[in-house]
Amino acid sequence: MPEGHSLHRLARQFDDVFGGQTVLVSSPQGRFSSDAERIDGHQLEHAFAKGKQLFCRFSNDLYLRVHLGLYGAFSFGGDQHFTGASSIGAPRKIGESETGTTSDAESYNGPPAPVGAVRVRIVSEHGWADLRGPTACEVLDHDRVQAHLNKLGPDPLIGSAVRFRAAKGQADIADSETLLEAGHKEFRANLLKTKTPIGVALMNQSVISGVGNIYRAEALFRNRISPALPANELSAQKTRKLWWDIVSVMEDGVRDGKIITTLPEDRDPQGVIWPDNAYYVYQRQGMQCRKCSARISLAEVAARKLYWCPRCQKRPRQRHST
DNA sequence: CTAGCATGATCAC
DNA sequence: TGATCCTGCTAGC
Repeated sequence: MPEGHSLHRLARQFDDVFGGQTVLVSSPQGRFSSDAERIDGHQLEHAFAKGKQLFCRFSNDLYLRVHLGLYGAFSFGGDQHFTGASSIGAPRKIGESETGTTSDAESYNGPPAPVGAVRVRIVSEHGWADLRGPTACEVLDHDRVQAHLNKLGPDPLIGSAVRFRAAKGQADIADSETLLEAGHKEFRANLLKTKTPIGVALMNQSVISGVGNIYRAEALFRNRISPALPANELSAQKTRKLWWDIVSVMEDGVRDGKIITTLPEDRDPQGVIWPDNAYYVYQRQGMQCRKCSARISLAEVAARKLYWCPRCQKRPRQRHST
């Protein structure tokens, strides 16, 4: 599923294979038909992601906005000019990754008959993309897109996105670091605004965008932060460390197409990295902590499963003010 | 076969 | 806090 790294991979894939192309947009399922008509046959100029959302700008100044939610996924296919991820979105089993190439490259004859509930189908000369099960999928004008973007907190993958665009000559690579520093400042300010537990705040897309349940749990463990700590009590130093650590692990996620947060020295040398040794705490409740051997805890918080190590992630001692 | 579950988020009360 | 959106894999009859 789609945490931020999946959406940024998706944006790259879209930009690579559809960018600058005239595309046919339809809704085999029918639910998107009236919106599809507004962009059908136009040029897809540019695709980008913020947090867990994908935006595509079309040549008639309209935008496609997609939010995959819990179930949404894209599948792709096409000829030899159209390679990359075969599927990006909700993994259907633990361990599914997002890398691979299309299988019909040799004998491409256009997209296959749609299978199941395909909300949107996008077709270019060289390939196609099918979208199923998104939480949100709509066509918007620029102002409404901006309103969505404004609601989202800083995206730790902004630097990754800028470097990708810079490689195409569409951005200045120096902006990467500048924007990440600005993101850190915004993140810090957002945390200071609330007493909400940091474990909940990290899932709030207006505080930081793109972090989901896995990155939330893993980033807190890697930084030895209790998920119960009020957000405004996280020190400036810890906040800085947390931000840059999230940047680092999520950039790895974009590169790998899967989430791996463990360091080599914390993995079982006998086992495979993926998926058995990929995480410190996520879905490891009752198992021994890789660092201290305490049993990993699990609690339901705000309708989501929260995993943490009760020994490594203790709250700092309360200081008496006497 | 079906119920349960999943890396998400909104809305009503 | 709970219902709902909505898809597909998996575990268990």
